[in-house]
Amino acid sequence: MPITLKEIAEKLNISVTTASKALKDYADVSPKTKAKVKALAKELNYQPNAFAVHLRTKESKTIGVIIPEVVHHFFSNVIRGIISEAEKKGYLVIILQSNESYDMEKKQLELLMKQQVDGVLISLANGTNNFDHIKKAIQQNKPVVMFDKIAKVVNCSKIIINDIDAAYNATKHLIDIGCKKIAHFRGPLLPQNSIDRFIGYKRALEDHDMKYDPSLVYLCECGDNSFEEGKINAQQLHQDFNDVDGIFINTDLVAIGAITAFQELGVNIPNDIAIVGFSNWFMSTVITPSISTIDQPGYAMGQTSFNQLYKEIKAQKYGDYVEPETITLKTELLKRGSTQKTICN
Amino acid sequence: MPITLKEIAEKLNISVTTASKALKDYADVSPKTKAKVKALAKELNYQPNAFAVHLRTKESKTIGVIIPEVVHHFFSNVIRGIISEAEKKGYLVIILQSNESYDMEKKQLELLMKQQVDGVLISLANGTNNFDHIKKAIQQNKPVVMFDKIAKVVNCSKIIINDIDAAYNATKHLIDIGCKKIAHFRGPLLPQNSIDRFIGYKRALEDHDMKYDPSLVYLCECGDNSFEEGKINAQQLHQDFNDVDGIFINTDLVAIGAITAFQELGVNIPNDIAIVGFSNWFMSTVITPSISTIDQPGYAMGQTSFNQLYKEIKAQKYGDYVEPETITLKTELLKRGSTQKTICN
DNA sequence: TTTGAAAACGAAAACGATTTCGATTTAACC
DNA sequence: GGTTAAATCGAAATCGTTTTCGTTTTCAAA
Repeated sequence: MPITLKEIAEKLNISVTTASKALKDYADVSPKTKAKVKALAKELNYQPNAFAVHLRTKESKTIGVIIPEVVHHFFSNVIRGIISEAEKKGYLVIILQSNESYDMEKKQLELLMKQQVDGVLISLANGTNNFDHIKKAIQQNKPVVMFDKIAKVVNCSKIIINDIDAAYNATKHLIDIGCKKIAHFRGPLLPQNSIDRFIGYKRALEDHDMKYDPSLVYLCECGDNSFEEGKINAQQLHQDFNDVDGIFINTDLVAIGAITAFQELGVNIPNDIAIVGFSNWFMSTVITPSISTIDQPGYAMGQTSFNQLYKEIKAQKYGDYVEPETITLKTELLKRGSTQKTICN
Repeated sequence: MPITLKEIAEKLNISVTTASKALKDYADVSPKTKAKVKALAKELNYQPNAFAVHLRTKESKTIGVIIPEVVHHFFSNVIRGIISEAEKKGYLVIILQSNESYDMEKKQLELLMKQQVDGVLISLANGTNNFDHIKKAIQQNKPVVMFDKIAKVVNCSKIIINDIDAAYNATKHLIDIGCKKIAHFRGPLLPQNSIDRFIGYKRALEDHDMKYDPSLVYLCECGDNSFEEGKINAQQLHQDFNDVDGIFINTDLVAIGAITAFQELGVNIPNDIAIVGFSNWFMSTVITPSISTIDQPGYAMGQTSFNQLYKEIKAQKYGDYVEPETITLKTELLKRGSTQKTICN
């Protein structure tokens, strides 16, 4: 049904070769024939068969993205950033969701390799502690860029924020407003982000002569950063201590859960306990009190990730090697209601 | 670099033909050769060249999805539903975002056609009032399924909810709890959803002997269903009337904006004004008061949409025609804080 | 031993575009 | 007119797989 080069060539009594070259402005086609071919191509609305082009050129103008969770304010912003940049360069974006599962992530990466995308962007699942699947992809010369949830041991470009610094600033903010006993909801054990945010929290305490107390750090049993986790941890903390006056929480969603629980328990936020979250979800601006948080630039991260990947795709196409880069994006502390105490202490 | 059939064939001193057939369990290959080929293929980790397969089979095992906005609770749920079903059938999903713009939507559909995806799922942009691009795709025998934001005049399968009924129920709920003067924030003029929700609102009023008053319907100038829109409309309504005691609002996000504005104005929700939203965003459960709303099954809509598209892709592959279907998914009214009045009137 | 059918294999033509390289035509100059 | 260089063109190989259809081999029945 669709028009092929062959048909165009036949109608004009020229060879397929010439038709092809005419459309691509080769020097060895006369202006006259070029004009004729182009005119007819336009008239018939000729579209080169993508599959044939891919087979010859060995590229598909498509990249794959693997993320833990699509329905997620931060990640959907990243996706938007990726798509917007990719579109500018004529690339399409395949999205896969690992559901924070290592097995799925592995399977999906293999699927992308099989479908021969030109490159892969990946943000690791919480469950991933083996990186052979990624190393294997890199070994097969497939450009791979990791973003946000990365593995330090894998030798590829990485687009991240400085979680340690950001957590440090968040915690310092609590100290600055006068909190004396600061807890931390740190989320799951594994991903580097959790670890780094924990480190930043601890370092801020130590730098300000507040001793670090492991019993003030609440883990997440469920494995995900959920609203429920915030509620449960808040209730637990309420039982354990009555003198905690500040919490640095891993994620805004968890913070919202915590605030909800505290409100039910009659704890006033921020006067009894001040809270700083992380990520700047939209929700944090509209809840009462609004949540002080770290703005995590998802959209920019998506853009930067694609552009880095694009650079590497181009490089490897022309056979040059580019040294993997680690790009750190800026975050910002947003001071809002959950840390604006109205009574002096 | 990657292994090809030819290499396998050479190593085993058989023809490419036999190797290919062995891997696909053709009857005219002896069990012995089959075993040998399969073993070697596994050993060398042979992956068929996807581009070559696509060229031969004329299918790419890839579908395209065009949605107005990725960062959106409902749509990201739809995406998740699509991806999860697609994966089961071995399909990859390309996501494109129209930003509610007709021009982008058109360009993107053309891009997908050029890249020869096997089918397209699309939810229309608010700005789209010309459907030739979609009709053209259908004419070229590309399976297309529309979901949520559809155009009635296009002859293809559609996966929707019954916006009229849902809006009717939402409005009726306000009537049931005793509201006497019910306003409506209807969002942008154009998309069918807005129209239908408005119709449901109006019908509910008329069925319950409450006269419909156009001045109680607030449009959206900005063109999108935003938090800001909710605030502005709420402020305007507060100026215009002091006896409105219920509002049916097009979208939860707008409802949240409205609630925020009302709280700043000292209007009590739900006692002064009861509010019903639409879509059941996660946010609606955690805000105070929690918002009564219509649960819109995004995940199921994604699944259903893909499965319908899959059916049509299969059908057209084998040359049969399937009559376009319109599937209506169930919605549910969720009664929450924003309609639970604590004082009698 | 011949015959015939069934089993096993492979040559070759697709799929549609790209690109190399050789062939032909045209134009230009002496 | 003859020679040469430049301008145009096209045959054919290639990308890797699939599939048709004809060929060879095998083996049991006659």
